Amino acid sequence: MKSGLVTIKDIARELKISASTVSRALKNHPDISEETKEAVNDLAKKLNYQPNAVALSLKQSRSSTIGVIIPEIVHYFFSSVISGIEDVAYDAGFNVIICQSNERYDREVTITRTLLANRVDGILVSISKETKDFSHFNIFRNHNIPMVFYDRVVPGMQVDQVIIDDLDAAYRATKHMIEEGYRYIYHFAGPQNLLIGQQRKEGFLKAMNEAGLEINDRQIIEIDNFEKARNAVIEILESKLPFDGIFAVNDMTAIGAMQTLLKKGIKIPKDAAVVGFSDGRFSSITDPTLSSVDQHGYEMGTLATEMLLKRILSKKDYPSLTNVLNANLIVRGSSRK
Amino acid sequence: MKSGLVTIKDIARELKISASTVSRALKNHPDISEETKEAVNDLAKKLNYQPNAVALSLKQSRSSTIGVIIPEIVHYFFSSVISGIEDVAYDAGFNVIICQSNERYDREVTITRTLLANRVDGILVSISKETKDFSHFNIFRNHNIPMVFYDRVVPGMQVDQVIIDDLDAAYRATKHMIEEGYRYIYHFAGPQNLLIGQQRKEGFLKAMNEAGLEINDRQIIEIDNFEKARNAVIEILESKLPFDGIFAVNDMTAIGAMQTLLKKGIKIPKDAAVVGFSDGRFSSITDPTLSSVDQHGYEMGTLATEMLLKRILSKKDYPSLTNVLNANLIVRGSSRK
DNA sequence: ATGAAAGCGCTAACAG
DNA sequence: CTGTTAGCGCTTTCAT
Repeated sequence: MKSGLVTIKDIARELKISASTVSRALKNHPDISEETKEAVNDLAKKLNYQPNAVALSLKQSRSSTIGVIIPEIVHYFFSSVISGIEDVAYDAGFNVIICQSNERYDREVTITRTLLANRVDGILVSISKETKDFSHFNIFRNHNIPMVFYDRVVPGMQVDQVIIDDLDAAYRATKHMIEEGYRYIYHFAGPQNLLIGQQRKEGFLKAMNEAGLEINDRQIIEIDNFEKARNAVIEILESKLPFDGIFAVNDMTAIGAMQTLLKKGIKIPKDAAVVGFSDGRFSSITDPTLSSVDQHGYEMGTLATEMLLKRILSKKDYPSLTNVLNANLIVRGSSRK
Repeated sequence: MKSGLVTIKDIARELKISASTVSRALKNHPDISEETKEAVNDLAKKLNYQPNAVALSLKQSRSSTIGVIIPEIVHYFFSSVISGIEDVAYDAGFNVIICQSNERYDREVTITRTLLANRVDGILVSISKETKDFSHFNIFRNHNIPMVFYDRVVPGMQVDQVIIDDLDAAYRATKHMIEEGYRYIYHFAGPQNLLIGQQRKEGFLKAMNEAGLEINDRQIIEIDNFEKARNAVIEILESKLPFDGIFAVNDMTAIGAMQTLLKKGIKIPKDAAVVGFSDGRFSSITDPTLSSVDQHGYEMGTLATEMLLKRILSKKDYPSLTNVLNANLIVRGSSRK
């Protein structure tokens, strides 16, 4: 069924002029006489003419659309990133197609195809937890379709990226705990195939080593969600090994840990500290409030989009760039003795 | 710059056959000989051919894309809705364009244009808090582009919609509080231009009236966020009027209220109850945990999308439908004496 | 079993 | 100042 929306031809026919004249009049082309312009614009308004972006995309081989691959929108961090992306993109006259991988590799690959089929002008991507092979991005590279990776980037890939200084942030968070007097700190780590997982762990280790605190291998546990954190905490407590702190790879994990500790009678921050990562909406509503690293989602979104648009609009090639945002630690009740 | 992606023509040229044959071979048309099909498919794979969805959309006057207008992704409820939408849409071979209005009327109008320009096959919309005029949706109606409204619907508009039974849910939540023995319950209400705001207030009133509890006009306060809730609570306490409960229009408001009450030495649930609405991720991490109405975001998303796809794919017209989801109250620590 | 041609809506080079 | 023409990539009659 035809949509029935008004086209340039309809206007042309009605005014008994050519389609190209209408097209030019609509774009305020200098060649067109004032009266024609006026007639065209009036009629266009009257008929509620809406340009067909699809036709334009086909014609120009540019869609003025950017694709966004995002693991899961439900996280405060990622939804802030989206807000940043949209603000910059809309201001520049670009549309945004947002696709969730739901942390699944196969979905990520499919999305990649869809975005390509829709001829997006560029993509912003944060890879899923499952992704270990990156060849689905080759086609973008091969066809010079710009990509910018944000937050969850690919180690060693020559491509624009914007990240926060995860290592440093984790280092500072851990150091802060040590300075507050905690000694037997555990790290609930993220998946180690993600660079952010590695980096946060590195930062933790660096601070511990620097302070001369020994670490046994039970002190680093690969765990990154609310439910698992509960069990992990119970195991730690049952082990009877010395323990007085947890630095978790994200806030939900930290909160799961904190809840279980409190339930088991551990006082926070008196007996043990908990520090999270991301600074979502949760951190200020827990009791005690949760210390966390502010990941600056909105800024990451704006920055990544600016980088992408620059790439899209630039004629010439230039070397790939990495932009590192500083993350700051927000100290709250859960780690201040 | 040309994208350089392989087209049907490239394949045709290489194989010295016509573009139409390639097109047919790719779609496994019965007229085409097996060998041709094989040759085409092999070459397509080899050249990594990706069909151009833009051209297809133009040709078919169908984009296989649905537009989603959503107030703010950061809310757990809305991001769950999106997940539901995506799951159903993808399974049906549809793409999804998600646009945030950020609760602003002007943005909503702009989005409407963008979606139209991109010739989406239908839209799913939840209106912004600011929206009081709905004429920007007329063009969809006039051109038979299907719409389904979800959650924040337009009163009196003849259009498909999916909502939860807000009135009943609010009624049950309030009734529960009354049954637990609370008497002087305040309602922190949402904007009254949104139907959901009205309905939740109605439900509250119904339960109060039914129980024969009198209400003065200070007991209903139009307030729907974390920060404002804090001040409102202070005012209530300072008024020295009898008070022992708050039913809030959403969880963040409830949590803001609860925090302030606790800070002021009010014991929850002993001295006062707090009940929220939406059942976001927060409700189980507060102390005490927050009783709340489960709004079933995911189901709302799937249902709305199914309704929309049915409309899009159906040849004939049929009367508009309203689908009402039951919401259930989840009783937690904040309201159980 | 395959090809030629037209057209979706729009723009831009070229012509006048 | 305006019109003609061709073409973006694809599908689909209508021929052959």
